[in-house]
Amino acid sequence: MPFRKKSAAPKKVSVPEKESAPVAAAPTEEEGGNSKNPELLRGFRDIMPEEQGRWNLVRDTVRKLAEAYSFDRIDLPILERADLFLRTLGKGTDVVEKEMYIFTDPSNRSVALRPEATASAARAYINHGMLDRPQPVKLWYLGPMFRHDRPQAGRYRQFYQAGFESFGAEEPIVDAQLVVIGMQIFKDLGLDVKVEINSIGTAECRKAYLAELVAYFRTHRAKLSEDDKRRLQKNPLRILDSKEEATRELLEGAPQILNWLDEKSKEHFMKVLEFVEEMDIPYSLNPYLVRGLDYYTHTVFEFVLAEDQGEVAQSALGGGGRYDGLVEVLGGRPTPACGFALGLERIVRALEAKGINPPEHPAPLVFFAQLGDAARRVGLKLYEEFRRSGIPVAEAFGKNALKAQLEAANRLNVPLTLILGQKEVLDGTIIIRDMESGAQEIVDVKKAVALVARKLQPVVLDKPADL
RNA sequence: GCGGCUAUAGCAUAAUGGUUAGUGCACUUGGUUGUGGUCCAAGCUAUGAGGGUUCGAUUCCCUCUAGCCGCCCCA
Repeated sequence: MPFRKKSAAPKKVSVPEKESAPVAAAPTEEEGGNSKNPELLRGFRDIMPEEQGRWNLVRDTVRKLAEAYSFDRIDLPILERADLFLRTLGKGTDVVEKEMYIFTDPSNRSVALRPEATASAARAYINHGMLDRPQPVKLWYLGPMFRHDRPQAGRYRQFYQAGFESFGAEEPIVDAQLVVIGMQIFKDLGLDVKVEINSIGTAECRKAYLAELVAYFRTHRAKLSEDDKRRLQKNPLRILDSKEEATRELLEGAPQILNWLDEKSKEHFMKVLEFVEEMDIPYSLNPYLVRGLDYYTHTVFEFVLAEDQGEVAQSALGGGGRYDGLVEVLGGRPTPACGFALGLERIVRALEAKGINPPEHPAPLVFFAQLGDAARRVGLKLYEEFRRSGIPVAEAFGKNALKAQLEAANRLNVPLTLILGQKEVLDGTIIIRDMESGAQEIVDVKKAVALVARKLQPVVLDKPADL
């Protein structure tokens, strides 16, 4: 840091990030064209230290509950063969059609940044012969996903999902418990969330239903918007969650998917609802709820912010459902499965809106101020002693003036500051300053840790509650 | 991918077709020698990028980029 801003800040202005583009790389307009500052890619962002408190809360809550429900963590690669997603998500879906980061890698393979992780989880289930483990195999993951979508609040091109997947069980109770887990996460986070739930049956009964649905809307074609006409063509199920007034009205007379479920599907769904009901989970049966990916079957559900719902963009914080056909599509043995994923930035955003912002790390209780080389040498060691004793100490080794260090201590709001200067080093002492009163006492440096620990006792005692 | 709105420093903002683009917060340094919270002073940092109109543009126009909102879609 000896050079500091003088030299650093204004200089770099002139230097973009390309120093050595060996290839001819047209020196003209870099597609962004901003030569002044390095610019973030659209839809990508830095999660800053100030936000990490919330992120930690979310990550920790997810991890704790995953463990409590005995899900096992799996880390899946971010890059997969493109074909994995093309085959599973559905040809007609936007995710596949226009949102995938898909490219050819140096070995000339078509690869894609994962737009979601369920397909990868299913792939891993097959690859590692997990069907030979006690079923169901319960996996959870947390990591970044990528979709080349138009960015908006709560929607990014790189976004984080935490997901829970259960392979190998078809019992309705499994679906229900997944809903319970999701809701528990929100509960622990202090968010008021409700679940919307529906069943879209098997591929077969859905097919019959869709024929009927399309036929119905064909007769009312004139009243449909362009968007809805397109939906009718491309992905008729989607018309169910159309926001068009006219369409909504038509929907009231439209065939309902629930009436088209075969007996088994119906029974399954009823059981799921019973279990959910039993758990006192705020849910609503939404016969128009459908999901965007093709692999879903039977139960589908979505976690929606309950407070001022509808008003907030991106109030769906997560969603999931059953995907009994997925493993088979990928070449595995027919395996029932069910899972859900949570959108982490949306959850973080909801926490922010509620003013929930836990500290990123425990607040330091002591500040160590040093003057002179000898003090620094002793101080570095002393710092370790404190750390080992479990007392969080802060320092400003980057500053020399005592004044600046006390300012830093003050900012951190520590109750005690240790001051070690030339004189103290010679005497084998150290100053303990009470920041509130300004009172100082000179003590034997060897007893510093024990003394500080004692002084801190009352402070520490009324802390643990909120840590 | 479509439509709308926006773009001044780290953040929040003011102003203007014409000398040094103002303020607040933050940050750095100082108000004598090793003592914080208040106060004072100084310093640092900005018109997103490129082009056009103009004698002159941060201001007007265009394009790009980015953000936000709505749609599409989704987490």
